[in-house]
Amino acid sequence: MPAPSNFSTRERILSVAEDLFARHGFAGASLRQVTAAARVNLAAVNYHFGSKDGLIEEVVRRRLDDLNRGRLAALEATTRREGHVLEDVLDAFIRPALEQSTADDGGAAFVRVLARAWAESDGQLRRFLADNYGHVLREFALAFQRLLPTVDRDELHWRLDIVAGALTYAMAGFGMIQRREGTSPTTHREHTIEHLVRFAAAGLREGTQSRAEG
Amino acid sequence: MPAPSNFSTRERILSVAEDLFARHGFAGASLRQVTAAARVNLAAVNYHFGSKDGLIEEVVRRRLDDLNRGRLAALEATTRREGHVLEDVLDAFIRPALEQSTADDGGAAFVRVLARAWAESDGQLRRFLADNYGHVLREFALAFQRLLPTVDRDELHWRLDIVAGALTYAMAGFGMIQRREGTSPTTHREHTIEHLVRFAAAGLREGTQSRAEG
DNA sequence: GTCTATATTTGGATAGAC
DNA sequence: GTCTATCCAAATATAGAC
Repeated sequence: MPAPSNFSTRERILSVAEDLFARHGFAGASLRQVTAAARVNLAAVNYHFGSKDGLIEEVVRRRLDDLNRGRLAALEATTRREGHVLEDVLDAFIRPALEQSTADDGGAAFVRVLARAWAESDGQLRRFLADNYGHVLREFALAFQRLLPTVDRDELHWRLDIVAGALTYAMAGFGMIQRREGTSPTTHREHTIEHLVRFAAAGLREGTQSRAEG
Repeated sequence: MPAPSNFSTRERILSVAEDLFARHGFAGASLRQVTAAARVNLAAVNYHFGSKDGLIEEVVRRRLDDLNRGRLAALEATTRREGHVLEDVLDAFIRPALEQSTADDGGAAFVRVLARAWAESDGQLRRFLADNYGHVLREFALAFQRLLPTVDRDELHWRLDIVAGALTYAMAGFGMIQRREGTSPTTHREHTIEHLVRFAAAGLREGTQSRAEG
């Protein structure tokens, strides 16, 4: 996704960096690779972002803000509806991410970047994520808790840990799962969403049907 | 896991590298960090492994061979039994990995290393994994196919892609999920296995119960 | 805001003594 | 097999002209 050359230097860098970070990791992609691919000067990164870490944070923040807003809005819309079920909440979590993945402004790599960032267990990126992502996860955790009242707190955290990791990984792989010929991107996306939702719902609900669900 | 100092240089390097690669990624951990932490000389890496890439491959290979053998043995034992079900096959996949994770020789980091390696989409490490891991995944795919005959091939690959990624990620996070006080490591591990198995089984079987399963 | 040029640090790899 | 010392390439970062 080499970013149209009529974009500003700043935007070109962000766009290319997103792609390279997704492919090679944060440590694995050098500023020289980034600036060469973006066809801007090496010094431009430091001018615009201060440092490599600054660039990384900005690459993440740029789309994460949007994603967070989309997810919280979808969650609120869902939980306001009487009789919403687990699948609706999961849809609110998954759909905004995959919609961003297929937007025409090239957000395809971002979900993979997010998965990479998620895997980084130390450093300031970890704190950054906790600060800017944690509140969204907590909101969803609450929604899940309300829908699965018979599952005790520890047990639920168990399952959420697994499901969050699993979904992150699965969504990161989304761009690479080839769609069948004759299937439109939109259909393909809906297909993916449906699978992930059902898959995660089954995992979260597992063992509780007889007690909680109809 | 700083490797007892009475181990050979070679073993110390492998052990420390495994830990650092798990924490910082392959590109993120330098040979200087590795050799410093292992308290061996910098030049020892090149002597024993030829290059950093050589070290990476050896870190992966060392335990992957064991893991592959364990999984295939468990799979064969399972499929030989009349009336085995999806959960049994999943157990054969998951249990050897988590047993390695809790072995006393410090294989805890390896599953995370494997997840890192799995995420690397290019380079020779990718080929290495395809060569040394692909046949195991294919065996399991066949076993799943036999147990889910009503799911067509494309659909099954869909689900396996998701499940394999999800399990890899979930198992990688295993070391970090804190166990409750008063729960033994063994109990904790059995608990985890049970959850992952049920979770994955639900995802794979989802939508097929009415047709295939009892 | 963008460029050239360069400073500075870090990392991978090797030579050669022991 | 291990060490010291060193080389060389690559990476981040900055200075200063335009």
